[in-house]
Amino acid sequence: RRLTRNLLASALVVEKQPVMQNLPQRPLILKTGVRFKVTVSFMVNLPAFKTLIKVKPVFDKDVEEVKTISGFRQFDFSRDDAKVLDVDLSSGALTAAYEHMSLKEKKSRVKGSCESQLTVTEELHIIRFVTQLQHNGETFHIQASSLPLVVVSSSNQVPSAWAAIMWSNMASGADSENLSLFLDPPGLTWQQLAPLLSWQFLSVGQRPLDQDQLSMLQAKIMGDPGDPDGLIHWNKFSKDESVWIWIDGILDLIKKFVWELWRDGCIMGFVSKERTRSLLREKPVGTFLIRFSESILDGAITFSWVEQSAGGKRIHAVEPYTKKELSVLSLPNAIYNYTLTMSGRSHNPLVYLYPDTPKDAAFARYRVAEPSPPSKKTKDYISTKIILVAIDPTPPPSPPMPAIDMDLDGLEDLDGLEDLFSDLPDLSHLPLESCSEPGFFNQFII
Amino acid sequence: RRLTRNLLASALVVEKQPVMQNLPQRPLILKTGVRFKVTVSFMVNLPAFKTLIKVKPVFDKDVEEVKTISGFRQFDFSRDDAKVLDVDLSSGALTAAYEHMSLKEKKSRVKGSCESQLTVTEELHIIRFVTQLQHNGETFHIQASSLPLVVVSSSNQVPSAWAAIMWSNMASGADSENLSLFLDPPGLTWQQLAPLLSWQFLSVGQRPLDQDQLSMLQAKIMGDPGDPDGLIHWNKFSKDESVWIWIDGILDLIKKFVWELWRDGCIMGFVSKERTRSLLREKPVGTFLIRFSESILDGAITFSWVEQSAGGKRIHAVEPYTKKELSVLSLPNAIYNYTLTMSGRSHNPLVYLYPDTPKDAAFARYRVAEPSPPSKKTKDYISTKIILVAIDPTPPPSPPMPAIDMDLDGLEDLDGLEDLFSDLPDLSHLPLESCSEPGFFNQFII
DNA sequence: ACAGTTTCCCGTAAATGC
DNA sequence: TGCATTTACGGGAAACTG
Repeated sequence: RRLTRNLLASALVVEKQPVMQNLPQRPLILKTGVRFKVTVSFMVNLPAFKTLIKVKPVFDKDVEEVKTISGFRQFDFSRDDAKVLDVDLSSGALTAAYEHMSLKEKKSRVKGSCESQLTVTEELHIIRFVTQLQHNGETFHIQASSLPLVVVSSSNQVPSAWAAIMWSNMASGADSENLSLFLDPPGLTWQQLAPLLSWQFLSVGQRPLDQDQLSMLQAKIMGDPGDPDGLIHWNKFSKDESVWIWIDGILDLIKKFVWELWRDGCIMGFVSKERTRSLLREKPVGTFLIRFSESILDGAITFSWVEQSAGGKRIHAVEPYTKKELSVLSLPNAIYNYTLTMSGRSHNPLVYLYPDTPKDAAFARYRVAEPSPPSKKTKDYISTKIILVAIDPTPPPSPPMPAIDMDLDGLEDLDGLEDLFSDLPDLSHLPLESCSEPGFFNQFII
Repeated sequence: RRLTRNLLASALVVEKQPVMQNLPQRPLILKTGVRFKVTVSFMVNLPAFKTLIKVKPVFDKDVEEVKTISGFRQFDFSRDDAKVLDVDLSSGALTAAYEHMSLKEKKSRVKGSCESQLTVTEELHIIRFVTQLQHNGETFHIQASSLPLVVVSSSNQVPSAWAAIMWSNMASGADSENLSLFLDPPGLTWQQLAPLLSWQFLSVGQRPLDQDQLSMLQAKIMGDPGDPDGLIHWNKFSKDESVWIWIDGILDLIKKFVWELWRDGCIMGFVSKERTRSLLREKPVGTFLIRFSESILDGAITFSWVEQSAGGKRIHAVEPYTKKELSVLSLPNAIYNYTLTMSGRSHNPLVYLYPDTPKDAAFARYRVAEPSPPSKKTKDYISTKIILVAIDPTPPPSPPMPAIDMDLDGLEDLDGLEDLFSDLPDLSHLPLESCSEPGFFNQFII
């Protein structure tokens, strides 16, 4: 009897199955109006219950944050809500699959009352799945809960939401369910945060952060390394200096454009400009390293190299490549094709990847996957490649001259054509203002 | 009395006001689930009616195509439908503004019955606005109808829909309302079609097609100019050879990337390869012209030029620029920066725009608007520009060598890190398959 | 299997609310 | 007014459906 009770009490388990996208999406973040899936499993397989158990999802069940100080937004399920599924047998376990879950905000409560102090991505919510069943004359109320989750309405909120999820997981104990965590957000030590950050890069690019990269981030997030026991505050991480947003942009850049290079360790990435200088200064001319831009929030990547100049070695860096540029120009090819023109002579200044790997040893293997393959239909056309070249201060081949009015043919035809079309109200691709003239719609009388 | 009757009978006029987008959208095409606006005006301003007239929109009212052979899809208004607006006074005229019209397909009828022979973009529909009013003891039924319109569900159907709208407008008489037009689509003469095509370019690029361009299109659409009185068939225009889809891609390219050049006549555009050769062969070395790719359906643009070679003049052409490339590289800058390397010497082969305009006279004025401005933050970085260069058959500076396995630092940390995170079910950016493991959601028991 | 069609959803921009 | 948040919808791709 006691055993059965324990078994039943711990029987219901929730498993979230977010809809698989081929585009990236992150777990534990739900977007209003976007489908997600949840599977609930009943872990104790007692034949007597097989067709009797009904499980119902409830959003923010028994969550006092909704009504009290916090004033959280409220949501309802818009599809699988009222429809309580029967539990059915699948692979030996009793499971209920909610295939079409979707959230919609309840606009019911009067706005302005009980204003939330939190941003929407700091609101932690929870979904509980409840059921009850009779056994041996006793009624058992069983419920399973999700981990805290964040509800967003637009994908521009996802990075902030992800920061909150990370913080919440790190700051809470294993089973804690403090949905008001961000009313008084706890600080984290660097020892807590560092592995969390490293894990992101391992996930995205199959390679964690090394000690040098972590040190650079530590200095950036905590200020100079003087204060190793200090706490990192939520506001600093997520708001004031947008550190996380910057990191997230880089994660996205890695995932979309350079994950192979990251995986193989070709990208030093997190190196300060000062450190870049001091590292490269000791190296031969032509040595270069790849680092992430610290000023472009959306994620950008650049390379710095040692150049021989009149006054000795100098360190140069190329203007960072943004995601837009990377979408038409792979980084390996950018490195291979980069051309610097100085005093009339063009050359590629990138020879050794820091510390001393010959460029080909590091990058030759990636040159297959070219965004615009050099030979798609080389039949009649001269094939081309997109390259990024340093802007040359020397005057262009044909120096600028005052613009001359050309003798344009055909313009005088314009009037005649307009007459031709005077009886066609609007067939144009014009912006739509032009469609608001009367006569655009026909009239028809009975 | 008779006069009043006539006045009333012709009083109701419909005016469509599609929602203004800054992105292109075309009139007379409605997309399910996307808002559009319609204004209905009562042209006779009799004070007695001011507050009495109610107007109701009806989709496909009295359209027999819906139920008979054609088997058209059926739609309903999902927002301003049942809500009949009062007519109110605005700027002297009585108007009713339907601000939130939106279409939804009626899935009611059993699928498979009365299968349509037409594609969805060949179905012509109509919206009527109906009202009735009493005057002098008579009841007047008044209605106003839209022009035929096409309903699509996805923007990938818009080009086809636009072709149908054009065809319908050209083939139908002024007031004809033949919604089954495409059950037996009439052919068009080139004299009908040519001004229609020209008008598209006037609308998008403020410049119509000239006679040379039209001749090229005529040859392409009708086969060689031998058959001037033949008809162009709908299937040929819209399906078999995708002529319209090709033209539409070019219109889109002009609108987004080169409308100024088109407006000013710098783009010859529609010239066959053969004609390009014969035109350029008579011109000095360095003469070039700009034409649209005939093989890339989505719209692409290229230039051809006269080059001096061993055996005399030769005509070369660059691999066409697609919209993707134009989004990071303006055509004027592409022309200015194009670099051809032959036998070790680099030069820009583009000197005179056909027939004999010096490059600067034609293009210098456009060089201001650079997609990636050369000097955004030139502080510490070497500014760059994106250019397209001919692929040089001469060997690259550092010849390919077998890849060498690098000595990658830090990889051995991986195991330790994974242990660190063994109690974090999933905090990763990994694709979502990884989230379906049990334990992703917590369990919580009462 | 496949093509025509619709749905889904990200990312950007606009609209809205506060 | 500015900022936070939501809505709108183009565009590309998946899912549907016969």
